[in-house]
Amino acid sequence: MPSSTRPAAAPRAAATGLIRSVSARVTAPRVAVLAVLLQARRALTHGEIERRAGGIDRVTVYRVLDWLTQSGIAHRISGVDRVWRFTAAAPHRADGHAHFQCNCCGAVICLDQRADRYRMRLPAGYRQEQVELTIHGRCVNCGPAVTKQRAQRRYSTLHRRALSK
Amino acid sequence: MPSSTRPAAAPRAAATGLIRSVSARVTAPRVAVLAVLLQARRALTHGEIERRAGGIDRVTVYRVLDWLTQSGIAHRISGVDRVWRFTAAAPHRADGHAHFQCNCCGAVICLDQRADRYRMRLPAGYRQEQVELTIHGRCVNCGPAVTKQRAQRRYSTLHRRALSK
DNA sequence: CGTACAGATGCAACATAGTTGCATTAATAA
DNA sequence: TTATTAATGCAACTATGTTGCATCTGTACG
Repeated sequence: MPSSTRPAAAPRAAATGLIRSVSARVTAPRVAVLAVLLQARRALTHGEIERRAGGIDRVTVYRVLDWLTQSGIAHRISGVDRVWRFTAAAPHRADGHAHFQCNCCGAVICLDQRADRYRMRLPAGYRQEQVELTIHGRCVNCGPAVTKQRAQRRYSTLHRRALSK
Repeated sequence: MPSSTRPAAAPRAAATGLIRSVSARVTAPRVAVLAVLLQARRALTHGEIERRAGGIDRVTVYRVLDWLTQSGIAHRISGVDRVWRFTAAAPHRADGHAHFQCNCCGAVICLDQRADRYRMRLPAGYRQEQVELTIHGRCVNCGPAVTKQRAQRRYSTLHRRALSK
C-alpha cells in the first residue's frame, strides 16, 4: 500500500476528519497538533506538543489547543505542577474520568474509571458540577518508590524539570 | 481580659506555638504567614497571603509557605487555575481529604470527606500513593449556575482574574 | 477558476506565578 | 554577650500562558 507507508499519514488523516466533523477550517497547525495528540499514549504538555508538531508558533499552539478543548475534540487536565496537559478526547471518556499522575516524572494518563459518580456532602448553598479525581503515585517507567518523604519533596519541583525536556 | 483585646493576638500566639512545636526558629514572617492561614476560612493563594501578612517580601512568603508545607503545618492544594493555595493543616484532615473549588470565583475549601479510601485499578506496574479528589461547582457566594457552557468557558480565565484582586 | 472575506496565523510585547543566588540580618544556644 | 547558622530581602531570572494587531489563507460563492 504505497499511500500508507509514511507513518504520520494515518493520524493526520484522522485529524483532518475530526476537524472537518465540527465544520471548522482545516489548517496546517490544527492538523499537526491534533495528529500529535492522536498519536500520544499519555497526556502531553503544551511544550511537548509544540516540539512534536514542529515549527508551529507557540501562541498558535495555545490557541489551537484552546479551540480543540472547546470543541470537545481534546481534553485538558491540570496536574499538580501547574501545567495543562492535553489528550485527544476519545468518546468513551468524554467526561468525568479519573487520571493518574506520576510523582516522579509527572506523566499523566487517563484512567477508565469514572469520577463523576462520587457525590460529596457540601456545605449549604454549594453545588457540585464536576468531579476531578487524580491518583498520584509511581508510573511503570519510574519503578518502585524511594522514601515517602523524598517523593513528597519532589512533588512540585522535579515534575516541571523532568517534563520540560 | 486586657491581653486578648487585640483581635490578631490569639492567632499569632497559636502560630508561635505551632512553629515552636517543630523546634524551628520563630521569626516574624513565619508567625505572620501562619497567623493569616489560621484565621482564613478557605484556602488562600500566595498573593492573598502576602497581602494579608503585610510588608513581607514575596520570596520570603514563598519560602515560608514551602517550609510550612514541608513541616506538615500547612497544606498545599493545586487548583484548576495553576495556582497553589494553602491552608493551615488541621490534624483531622492532615491527609487525603477532598476539596471543593468554585467554577465562578475559584475559591477553594477543604471538605470533611476523605479521598484516600478510593482505590483505583491502575495499569500494570503503576502504584497508587495519594488520591486527589476535587469537586468543582458553585460556591454559596456565587449563587446558582448560568449555563453549563458558559461556566466551562469561564473555567480557566475567570478564575485567575477574579482571584488576583 | 478566480475572488472576497471571515477567521486563523505569526510576531512582539506583556502578564503572572514561582525560583535562584547572594549578601545581610537576626533567632537561638552556649 | 557573643558566635553560629538559618532565615530574610533584594535583584534577576525562568516558565507558562495571554493580548493586540497586521498579515495570510481556507472556504464559499460566483
